[in-house]
Amino acid sequence: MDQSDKPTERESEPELPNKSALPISLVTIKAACSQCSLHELCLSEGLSKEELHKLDNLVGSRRKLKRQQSLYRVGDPFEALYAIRTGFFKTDILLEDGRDQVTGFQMAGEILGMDGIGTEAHSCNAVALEDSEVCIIPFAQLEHLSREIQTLQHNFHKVMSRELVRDQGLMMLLGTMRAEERLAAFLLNMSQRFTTRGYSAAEFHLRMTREEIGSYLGLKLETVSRAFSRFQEEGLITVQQKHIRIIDGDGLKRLLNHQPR
Amino acid sequence: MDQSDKPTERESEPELPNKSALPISLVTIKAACSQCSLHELCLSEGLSKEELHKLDNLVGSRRKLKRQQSLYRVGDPFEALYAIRTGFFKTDILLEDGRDQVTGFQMAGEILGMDGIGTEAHSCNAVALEDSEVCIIPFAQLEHLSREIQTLQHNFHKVMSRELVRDQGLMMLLGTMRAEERLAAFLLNMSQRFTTRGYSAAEFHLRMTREEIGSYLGLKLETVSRAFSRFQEEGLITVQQKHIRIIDGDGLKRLLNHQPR
DNA sequence: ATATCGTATTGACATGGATCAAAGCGACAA
DNA sequence: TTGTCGCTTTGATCCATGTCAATACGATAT
Repeated sequence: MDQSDKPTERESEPELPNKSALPISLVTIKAACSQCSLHELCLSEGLSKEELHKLDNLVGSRRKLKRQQSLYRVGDPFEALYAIRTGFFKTDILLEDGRDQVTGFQMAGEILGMDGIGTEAHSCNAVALEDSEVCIIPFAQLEHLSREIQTLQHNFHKVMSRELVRDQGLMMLLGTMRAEERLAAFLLNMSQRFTTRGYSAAEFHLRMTREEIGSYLGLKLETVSRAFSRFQEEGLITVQQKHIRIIDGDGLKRLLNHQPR
Repeated sequence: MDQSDKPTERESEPELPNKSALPISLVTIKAACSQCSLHELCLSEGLSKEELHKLDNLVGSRRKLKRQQSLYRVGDPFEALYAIRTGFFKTDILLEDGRDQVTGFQMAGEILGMDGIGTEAHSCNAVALEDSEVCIIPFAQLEHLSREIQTLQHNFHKVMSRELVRDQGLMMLLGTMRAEERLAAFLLNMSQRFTTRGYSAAEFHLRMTREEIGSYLGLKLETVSRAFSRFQEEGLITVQQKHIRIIDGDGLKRLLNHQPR
């Protein structure tokens, strides 16, 4: 019954429910950036207390989303970035002819919305795959503050750059890998990101459907399903619906490098 | 013919080093950013004369590259961005197992190197596909100046964001399109970019091989070649080696949207 | 001219993944 | 309990593209 997609162990969780009951606003402010901004986010990394406080002020408001709700859609005017506090998102693009593609899955500590900066409008849809909460970062204010705080400026540039590199990796995957390699890469990537967030590397709950995985990997859902089955037969993983347990991570890694030709 | 693996050589521009000296400087300054920065580059768009001057100082030095020379390689320490003045580049990634993928083609007015910001080291190779020249933009100085000049800051953010959106489009292509659609999209994209630079939309010279096109599009070179031939049979284009003439651009566009389910 | 080398085209065949179709499973509501 | 619905698994085929191989082309050097 209880899935092990709960954090295994962590000193202080950003979304501890009892936190809202605490009377002191300082706590919530602190929670806003010091805690919530996980390793990967890094907008707040290296900031002094005072600078952090300024960032907290900027990131004042939040927004909760139910599963399947859109954070923004293609064409929406761009105003803010969104730092995911809790939850899980996908971004996707929809073509006129009905084809669509999932371009990414985002989890706590990652930033959404950077696609909108260039044209002042969002170029993809961002949808919550489970009930989620984001911090709203008004972009004009972020630019303003990062003119003042060099570290913040650089952190932001790093975040964008890493996104570019991530995309390059995905192109590589889509351009050169076969179905099983793609899925292995996907699982290892998920595992790694869950680990970073303090969850188990070996056992996790996928929030997305086979179809969404397939869309992301440039495969059909049947192909994804078959690859899962084969991995299971080969003793690499255990699959029960959306619950994945990685048995032989090295085996998965071997799949990646060791392909014909 | 010198081969590709030579250490890259720097050539200093005679004109630029001390622009403080003469009235010539005004001309060279103009050449440095007002002219060179074509529509798409936009780092200099909307800057005042004075701001432009500051940017010109920053973008002092240049570098010439011969065909097949590397501008930077995977792992090179990241120090600067490069604005392409003239020429044509590709970026690619090489995996240990020998697979590689072209992740982009860049032409005059576009910026290279942003992949390195996040990790302080470049994550791909940038290679000149013809003799080329780039402006070197030391990144620390760019950050410094963009803390001072809001417009510059915003322009830079836009450039990065557009790169993200471009990558999304490429993912879409790699994930959902069939061979002929990919090639049609590629040709239309090239045509559009040549047009932006004042070249003919209908007739151009490809700088890359079929294999490089294939790598970029996630196809084998034979498939690219066959698709070219079919386009020619259908009267959409004329192909003579690397010389392409687009006869029926609308026909190509139709290929994009009108695919079976 | 002829030889050579990288590149491109074309053909014949193989195959990985798509497609079509049918069950199976789990969650939830009545 | 039973039924429904969305999602997943599995099987049987098909086909677009990869693979292998032969040839052609264009540029350059001799």
